[in-house]
This record gives sequence, C-alpha cells and structure tokens, in this order.
Amino acid sequence: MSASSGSLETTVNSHPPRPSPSPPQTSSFSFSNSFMNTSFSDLLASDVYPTTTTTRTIVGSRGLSDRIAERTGSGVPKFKSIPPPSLPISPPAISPSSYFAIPPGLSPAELLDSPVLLSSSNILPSPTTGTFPVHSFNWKSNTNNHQLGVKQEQKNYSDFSFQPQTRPPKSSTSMFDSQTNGIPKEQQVWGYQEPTKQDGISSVKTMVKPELSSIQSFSSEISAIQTNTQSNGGLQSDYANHNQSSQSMSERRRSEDGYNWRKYGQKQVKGSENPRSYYKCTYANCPTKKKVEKSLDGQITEIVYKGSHNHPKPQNTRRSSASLASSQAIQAFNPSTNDIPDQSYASQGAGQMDSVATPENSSISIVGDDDFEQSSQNCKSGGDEFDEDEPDAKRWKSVNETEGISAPGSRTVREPRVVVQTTSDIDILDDGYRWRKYGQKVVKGNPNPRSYYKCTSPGCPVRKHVERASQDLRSVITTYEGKHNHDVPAARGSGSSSHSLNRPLPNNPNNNGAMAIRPSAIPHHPNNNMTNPIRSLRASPPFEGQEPFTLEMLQSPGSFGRAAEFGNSMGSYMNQSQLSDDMFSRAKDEPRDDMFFESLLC
DNA sequence: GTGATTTGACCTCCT
DNA sequence: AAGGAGGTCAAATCA
Repeated sequence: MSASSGSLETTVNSHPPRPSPSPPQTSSFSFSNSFMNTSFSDLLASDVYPTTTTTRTIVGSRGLSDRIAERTGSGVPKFKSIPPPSLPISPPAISPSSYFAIPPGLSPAELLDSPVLLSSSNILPSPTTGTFPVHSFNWKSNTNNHQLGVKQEQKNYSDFSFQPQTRPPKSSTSMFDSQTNGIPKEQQVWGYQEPTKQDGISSVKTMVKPELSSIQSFSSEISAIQTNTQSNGGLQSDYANHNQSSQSMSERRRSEDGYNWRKYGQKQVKGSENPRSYYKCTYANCPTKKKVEKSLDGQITEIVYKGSHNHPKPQNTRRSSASLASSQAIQAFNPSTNDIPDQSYASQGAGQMDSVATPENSSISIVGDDDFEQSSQNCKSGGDEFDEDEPDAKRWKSVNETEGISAPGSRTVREPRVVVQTTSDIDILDDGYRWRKYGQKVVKGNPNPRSYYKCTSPGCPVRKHVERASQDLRSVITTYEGKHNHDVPAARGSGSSSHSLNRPLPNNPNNNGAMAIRPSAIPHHPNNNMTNPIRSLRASPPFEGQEPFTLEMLQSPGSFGRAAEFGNSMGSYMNQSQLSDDMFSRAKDEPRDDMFFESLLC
C-alpha cells in the first residue's frame, strides 16, 4: 500500500511510529485504568529521545531515532504487522500474594520494569483495560528484559515473567550479575531495556519506518544487539562488527532469536533507502517469517515478525562469539537458567519448548470492516473520530495468521496484515508519545474492548487503538494511524538528571537503548476511571529517578495491565493525585474526545 | 555437492 | 480498471 498519510499500521505489541525511541527512564510511572490509557511519555525522559535512539532501534551507527527523525517529515501510514513469536507461557505456581511481595532492595519501579508475563493466555489482561488476574503475574525476569522485548515481535515479550520464587529478589543491578561485560550495571540494565524476545530474542521491531510513522517492532536480534551495544557504550558499530566479522555463515543463519532463518527475498521498499530482506523459519512447516530492514551500513533498522513458531527453538544454544555478545544481554534476563532468553522467559531448562506459539496462539484477531462500521454507527455520537478510523479499519482482515501465511509456492493466501502478538510483546504501550484515550468500544467479532488513543501533541493527527485478539488473549493488536508531526515529547516532570543515571549514553545519538518508560497518566474520561478497577496512576515522586521503568512492561498490554495492577495493588507507591491532575488537565484540552469517549461507552 | 543468498520476475492487494 | 507497492518464487550464483 502506498504510504499515504492516512494509512494505518497495525502492529501487535509494536511500538507506534515515532521518531526516536525512548529509553527507559524513569522510575516513575502512572497506571491508567486501561493499559493503553496510560501514556508513557511522561515516563520517558525528554532528553532521551532527542539524543538517543529508542531501544527499538536496533543497531546501527545511527540511532533509529535519528533516522526516523530524518524521515519524520513524511510519515506514510501503512500497515505493518508484527507478529510476535510464539512464546511459551509458564504459569507460575506462585500465590498471588507472592507476586506483590517486593523483595528487599527492590523498588516497585524495578519490579515494574521487569518483564511480566502472563502465565496463561487465559489470564491475559485486557489490552484495553489492563485488568487481569493478579495471579497471572509471573515475576521472573527483570525489567531489563522488557526493554529487550520491545517487539519481540511477537510473542516473545510475553515470555517475560517475574518469578520471585525462582529468582531471588535482587536489586536492579544485581539482576544483571549474570551478565558481566565489565559494563557498569546500570548500563547493562539499560541495555536490556529492550526486551527480547522470542526466544531469545527480543525482537524488537524497533523500527519504525520513518515515513510511515510506523511501527516499531523489536526483534530479539535487535534488542540483543542493542543491549549489547548499549552496554558497551551504545555504539551501534559494535553490532555491525559482530555481524560482519564474527559470524560465520551458519552462525548468521541463526539469528539471535535462536531460530534458523532462510532468506527468500529482498527488495527495496519505497520510501526507504534500506533494503528489506525476507526470511522464513527453516523449520519444516513453520510458517514464521520475518522482514528485516537494514541500513546501508548493515545495521538493522527494523524487524518484523509474522506468524508464530510451531516448534521449539533449536536447542543448540551455543552461539558464536558474535552471537553471544548480542545474546548476553538476553541471558541476563534469565539468570537463573542461563538459557538463552527465549520467547518465553518463563520456560526454563534446556531444550525447553520455548514458547513456541502454536498457530492457534498466534491467531490474529480480526476486525471486520463491517463490524467496525457497524459498531461505529451504533455508537454514533462518537462521531467523527471513528469515522476517520473506519476506512483503515476496513482494511483489516480477519485472518488466522498461520493460515494467512502462504505455503511455499502458494500465493493464493495472503498474509494478514494484522499480526497478533502475544503478551510477550511488550512494546505495545509505550512509544514515547503521549496518548490520550478518547474512546473505547467493543467491536464485533472481538469481545475484548478496543481502546482508542490520540496523540496529545497539538495538531498531531496520530491515533492508535489497541485491542486484545479475540482468539488469542495473549495477543494484542495495536494499530497506528497517521504520522507524528513532532518529536517524541519530553517526559514531563521527569528529572533529566535521574534519567541520566539510569540511561546509558543518553546523549549519544547512537544509543539505541531500550526506552525507559515513564508512565504518565493519560487523561481519561472520569467515568472511565471510575468504572475501571485499574486506575490511572502516576508514579509517585519517590520513584522518579529511580530504576528505569522498562518499556516492555508497559508496552504490552498484558504487561501493562499487569504492571498497572501491580501498581494498583501497591497503592502506597502510587500517587494518584498527580495522576488525576494530569488526567483532568488534559481532558480539558479535548472535550470533543471526551464526548466521543462517552459515546463509546454507551 | 550442499545449502544459503541474490535477484529479476511474478502474483496479489490496495488505491 | 490500471498502476503502484509489497511479498513471494525460483533460477542463478555464491560460499
């Protein structure tokens, strides 16, 4: 599709298009009743964006943000599906109460940073509401993981789980002990911001297509790389070096995500100087594919996964030195097992079936055009805002992702544009921009509510909506519309100084660090807050400047929801007053949206 | 000789 | 209905 400003991009757990990635920043954050409701922009340190590429950015001498910024001028909207890899979900046998127990020395913020996985698909929080059973929390990985997973593409993110039991409480820094690169722990932490994914990888799709405003998806590879680079000073060149010099052919064949891929095509995509390569999983009958865009200098700028692996990750965990370098970060995520982080961090033990997501799991949620229209009409007052979305929505097709992928030689079946990511995908929530929720509704064909958000930047037409796949609760579909006509907003009230401590190389343009998320309260309709068990919260001051809040956590609806719930449970940590202030102040700005929102509630 | 990558052509979808 | 764009195929090429 042409990149026209009106096109929508749909990514699952993908980040919204944004010029620059946001590094993890702040410890403060707020929870909104719906995971999407909360804007993380606040969390993000303003300075971060400008100077550093988002974690999503994978590697590259230039940060994505830079590239994105270059392209910002033209944002072409288009759909981009980022399917998350399948991730295994390991249900924690931990009592709910245990989830909330905060280990000594571990701040709530840290906990939040850590990746959260749903133990079971059934427990997935609503993408829109962020609500979910408390017991679903599996505190296993630490915050860093999240960062890695920005886009695990797919499902990998869901893998993140916290398991307090298996993992002794550690301070954020201690968490990275397993990974020692001689890098300051703090830096390491940041490096890990990017979640990874899938197996190992966090695939983050970080990228965003500048022109499109795209979506950012993190590939595990990217995240791993990023992590590595960040930890090492955030030099993207590191990655390139690894890639180019260290890996043998076979080694290269296996990407950091732990799966084996075969390249089956490459082409120049319009609007981007970067060639796009197409890869298929070499495993027999595995429908998983991925698209990788690399800059001219060989840096990965974007990775998009499609489909879910229907098989365990190759057991050979041995990696080339180059791979190891990039994967170290990942390993750090799962110190207890020493396994390469897989899609599912929950899974432990060698040869685990990573979270291989079965096709079913990766099913795509489909939104029927008609449905969308119908629903829009049903609640009419909402009016125009939905109308605008409608055209795009029509483009959505409901397709089983697995089915959607045509078998070799078969072209009859097209791949669905919308890819479902499992909860492992954490990049859903935070894209660094500030979003204001202006509506929510249930569309036909999917019992899960779809929340609608609008960029709060004046004059910015970008909107997004998020919903959990009806068939796969672990999957969340985030669709972006439009392109940001501005840079990523600086985090409000965030002490840049505090960020500087946590963020690696904040001023380094090359820094691709994972975005730190600083959740900010998004203005919600008062009613919404009232009805939703999970309230928007803004991180209390004490948290600011503390451990970075990983984006991944927040990004994935599930993660966010969990985080939100977590935060909720930890009421003492939350400063609701701030939140409410923020909310109302913003609400004032756009009454129309509020009205719309109300109409949606009808 | 095997397997992966390259690359032009083809197919399908969207505008 | 036509053109454009993205995605895939498959022969050629490379390692």
